[in-house]
Amino acid sequence: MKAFDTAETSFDSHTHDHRRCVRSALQTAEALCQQHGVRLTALRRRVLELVWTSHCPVGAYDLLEMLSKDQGRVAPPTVYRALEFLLANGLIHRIESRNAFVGCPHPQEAHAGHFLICRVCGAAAELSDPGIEATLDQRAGELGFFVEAKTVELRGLCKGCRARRPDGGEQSA
Amino acid sequence: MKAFDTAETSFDSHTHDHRRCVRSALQTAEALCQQHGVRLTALRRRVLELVWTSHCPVGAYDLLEMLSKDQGRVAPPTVYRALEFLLANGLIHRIESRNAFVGCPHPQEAHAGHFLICRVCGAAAELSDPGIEATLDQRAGELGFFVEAKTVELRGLCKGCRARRPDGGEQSA
DNA sequence: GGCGATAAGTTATACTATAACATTATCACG
DNA sequence: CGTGATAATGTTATAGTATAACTTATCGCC
Ligand SMILES: [Zn+2]
Ligand SMILES: [Zn+2]
Ligand SMILES: [Zn+2]
Ligand SMILES: [Zn+2]
Repeated sequence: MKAFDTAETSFDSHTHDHRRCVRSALQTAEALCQQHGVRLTALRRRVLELVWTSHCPVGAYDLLEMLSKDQGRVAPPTVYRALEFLLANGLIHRIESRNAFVGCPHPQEAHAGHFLICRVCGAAAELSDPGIEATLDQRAGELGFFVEAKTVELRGLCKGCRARRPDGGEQSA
Repeated sequence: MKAFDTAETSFDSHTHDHRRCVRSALQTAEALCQQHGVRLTALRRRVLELVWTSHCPVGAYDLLEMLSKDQGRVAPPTVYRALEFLLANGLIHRIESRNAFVGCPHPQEAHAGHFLICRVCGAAAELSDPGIEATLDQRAGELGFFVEAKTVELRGLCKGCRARRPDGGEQSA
């Protein structure tokens, strides 16, 4: 396993060509589902696309509303079931501290999703780091705890937002 | 800052004298509130005591129900406001992945609450480790991210529960 | 005791998520 | 093709979590 992060693409949502992110995510998803023998139906595909509308975690009821624009009226189970599928297949992650969902940029690789979440722009960048994994596993192991799932969510200010308005920034007092 | 954890006290809830945990937590809270010039009212004290009924995270509506046994009918804002106060003063932590709250065993020391949460017995052990802090801060710092709050929640099996019933335990396959 | 500030009570409502059952689509097989 | 098993979606109702907005009570101080 090697380290990666999506800070660059996630935190400059307004400058990069996000349509490429979406297209890429959908293509990868298609391929992966094919490969795993599961069905990325039109609905699931559409929900994945909607989740990918930005790099900000999006709530289930936001998705519901967006979906309603296409289809007529949509009920909660519709979107929750799609989300469940996408989660199960590693195509999205759930952000616990926000009750929201965000697209996974590298669903091919097995990984726990660790996130940096900016309180100003709202974007979430995923990061994976063998160092973090190892440190957490080791510490848990010392205590006899067997880790099955990890939630790591760091909230604060992204680079861009710190530059734009340095409220509560790093170097203050 | 030094490392600590509460795995022993949290994960053997049925064998240790938990009344001591509660008494100690309440005393520390009294002292701390006095010291900080904030009011640990009867209600807030009671909610803190109820949160401490066990080492398992407890939901707001569970607290509501417990409170109703004392006082008559109680409405949600009552318990949420008490929780808000206790959170603000570091006397409890919120477990994001459970929408629940757990008492903090060392509210004197500034710290991010990191947790091991057993899926069988439900107990949550708090751990603080400079290594974890450092690893997370460093990785975030590399990406220009300024961390203000950390949520770290590891779910799995505690030592005792692994011993009692080794389903999905460590050494399998 | 009067007064400003903080806390608690009250009512209503928003937001998040799932249970349970009906209907429709898909696919393997004959 | 038909047909039945399986998976997916639709539909209705309800459970669970959290806050807004306003009123009343309490506290600390003069
Ligand atoms: Zn993008
Ligand atoms: Zn930002
Ligand atoms: Zn205890
Ligand atoms: Zn356990």
